[in-house]
Amino acid sequence: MLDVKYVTSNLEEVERKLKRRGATLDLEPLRALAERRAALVTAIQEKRTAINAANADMGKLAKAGDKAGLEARRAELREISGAIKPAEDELASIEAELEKQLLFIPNIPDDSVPDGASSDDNPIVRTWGEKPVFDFTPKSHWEIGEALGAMDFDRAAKISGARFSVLSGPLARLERALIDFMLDIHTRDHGYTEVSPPYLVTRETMTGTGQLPKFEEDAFKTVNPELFLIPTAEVPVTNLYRDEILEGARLPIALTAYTPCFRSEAGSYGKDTRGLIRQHQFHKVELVRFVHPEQSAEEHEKLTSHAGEILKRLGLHYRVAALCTGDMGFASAKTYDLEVWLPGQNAYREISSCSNFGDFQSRRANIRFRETPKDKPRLVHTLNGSGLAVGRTLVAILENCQEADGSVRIPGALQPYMNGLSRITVPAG
RNA sequence: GGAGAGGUGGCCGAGCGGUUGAAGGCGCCUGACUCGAAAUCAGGUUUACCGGCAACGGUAACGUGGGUUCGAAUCCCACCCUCUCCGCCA
Repeated sequence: MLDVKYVTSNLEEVERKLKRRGATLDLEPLRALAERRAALVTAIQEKRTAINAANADMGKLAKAGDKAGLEARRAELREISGAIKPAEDELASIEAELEKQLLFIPNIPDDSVPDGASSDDNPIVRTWGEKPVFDFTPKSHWEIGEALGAMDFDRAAKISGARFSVLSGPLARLERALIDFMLDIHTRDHGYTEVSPPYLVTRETMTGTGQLPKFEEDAFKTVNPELFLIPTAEVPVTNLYRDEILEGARLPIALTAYTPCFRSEAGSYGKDTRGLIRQHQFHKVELVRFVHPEQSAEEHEKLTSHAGEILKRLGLHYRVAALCTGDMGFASAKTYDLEVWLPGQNAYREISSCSNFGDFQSRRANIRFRETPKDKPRLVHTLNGSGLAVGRTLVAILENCQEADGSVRIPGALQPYMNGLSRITVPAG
């Protein structure tokens, strides 16, 4: 959520910056609402001051036992008091409207974000490693997985419908190994504290990080009670400190969490229908940082490097794209995508998205900090990134480490997590 | 699911219609005392918004939302949450 004060006093600037995202917004109604609200607040405050003073007198009369005096003023006060009600009602409805409008406005892109309309316009800022060379035509991960007898889409469809999968045997084990591996690196080498949060959250929580109210159709939810299945651990983990004032000395706070993620993928019909790339349920290790506002840019770089480190240790070639204004998510001020090379698809695919949200989420979720105990509370900056999407990492290993005979090499860094296993082989027969 | 208790400031805990933003205690900050510290004493210690350069003044907030009233932390209604006991259960 943007700051009303900032928006209303910098209308043109905000409109211009939002336009870079392709969002053409007329913020004039917002300004009018804010103005009306200010007038109402002042008027109500003045009335209240008068009422309060009168009531203090009434208190004295009551104490003195002056029944007649009390009666005499009661009628008069009833009128003054009653007159305030319509103004308060109007104020309440204006504030509700203001809030509603603000919740639908996306974040302002950071000045360093390149202009562009779609993912085709994202500049590549760096690459790591090289594409592996094959002396055969590399297969897709679903071909490899099914040949290994360890990836089953038909039975997944039987029990849950489209966009689900069942891993078994060595691939189920590989998935679990990846989760452990990632969490170990982030906690041991990158200084994150591991968190195991709820996977079902309230509407308020989903609003705090920006998934709601605008993107309700993307989420799965339960009925009675209404709870949302988290689309990413970002949601519960960022909301951990909602409505809190943190001690400045505690920043930056770095948390990592493994969770399943649930997405309806509404609007992506026909996209990535085969394989593990786009599922209703997938697993992810997430990185979340709460940082000092003046440090969020460098913190963003750091976070991105933490995600990249996983790919490096697995020996997977990837590149980093700076998302252009037209490709960024609703709440983000700046985003880097890590794109891993998938030989089976002959393409780079997003495996991590690392974003700096500035104070957009912290304003919604009211997450603040105090530099020193004497300072005024300020909004923290929040950041998060996948570190990494587990399913897609498994895909990357299958496709990059495949051999002509259908077996798959296990990257050395992962072998300790696989009980020393160095290769997954096609079962005989 | 059944029965009960309760939600007040950073924490504990009073208040149960009238200068109560809220006693008291703890914690924390500042000052005095001290070589220093402890102890002791004095003062201070919520957040948001409005006005003001500031000092400061004003308004709101005692789980949330309504209601009663001239006036509500205190009364009424609904909802949410927490705790205890019973049942069930990974």
